[in-house]
Amino acid sequence: MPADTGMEKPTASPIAGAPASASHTPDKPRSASEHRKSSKPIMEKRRRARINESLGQLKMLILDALKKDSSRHSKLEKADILEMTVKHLRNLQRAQMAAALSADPSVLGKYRAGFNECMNEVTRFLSTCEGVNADVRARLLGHLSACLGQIVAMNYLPPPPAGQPAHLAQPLHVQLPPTTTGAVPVPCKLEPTEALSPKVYGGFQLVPATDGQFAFLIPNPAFPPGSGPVIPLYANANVPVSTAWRSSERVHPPAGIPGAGLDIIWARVVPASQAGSPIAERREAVWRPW
DNA sequence: CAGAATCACTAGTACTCTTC
DNA sequence: GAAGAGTACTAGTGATTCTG
Repeated sequence: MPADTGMEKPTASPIAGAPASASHTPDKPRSASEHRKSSKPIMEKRRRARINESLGQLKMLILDALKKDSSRHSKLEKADILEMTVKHLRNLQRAQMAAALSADPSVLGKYRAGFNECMNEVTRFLSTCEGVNADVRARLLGHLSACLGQIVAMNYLPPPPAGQPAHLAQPLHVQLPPTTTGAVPVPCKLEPTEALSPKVYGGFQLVPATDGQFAFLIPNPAFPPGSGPVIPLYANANVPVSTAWRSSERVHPPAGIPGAGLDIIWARVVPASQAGSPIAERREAVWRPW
């Protein structure tokens, strides 16, 4: 679509601009239904104009937000505009989540509460579900239960978008919350200069990405001690993975659940003293909505 | 429940690309 | 370059959904 035409082409249809009212005789009083009938095309026309006007504004906003030259995207279609907007908003949501976590550690408590609620729902659903393998059910519930009992600790500093290095100047302090395992909160600090490489803090390993996203590792007792704690992590596909990491894999949400899928990285937690050694023993694709 | 708002479909134009 | 296919868009309108 030639977007620079203002999205509104002049009378493409032969009947455009000649609404039903044109055939109406003005001297004859119109009934309500007639009036409605005659104004319908006009109302619809205005409605479409509103849609196009907003789409035009959206196009300018999204191109500006993405720092793209609008003159080089004159061919942008409506579907493209909507797709780019969806993508951009998803990125903003991720950034907001990152900011919320760094500003308010209690968010992790809320995360756990949400996790607990989801787990309860899964339990309830599985109890009513026939045809689900008992072993799979037990493993799933056991895994979720084990996850819930863990310290969900994370500390990260998402790198800024290109050309926006400002907030990188501030070191990030994250106080880990008390947990059911009685672990002592561990204050962590990540300097901006450290943000682009995997780090190990208090037993948790952090991998920031260059695009503002991140992945992290949490110890998980659901697996035998001998095999080392392994848990799923999520990250964007272009997260730079160090040599100590096993490659990620893409999984997609189940039918009926919105989402574009996630890349899950399976890896073993590396103690600070062993950071950099080969890890990652086991991978298992599990889709999660968070 | 009537009227308004929105959706979904059809028919038409404009434009691009490919083929001959 | 002409013809045709494909795509993107618009307008009009009946059908459907929402709302006061």
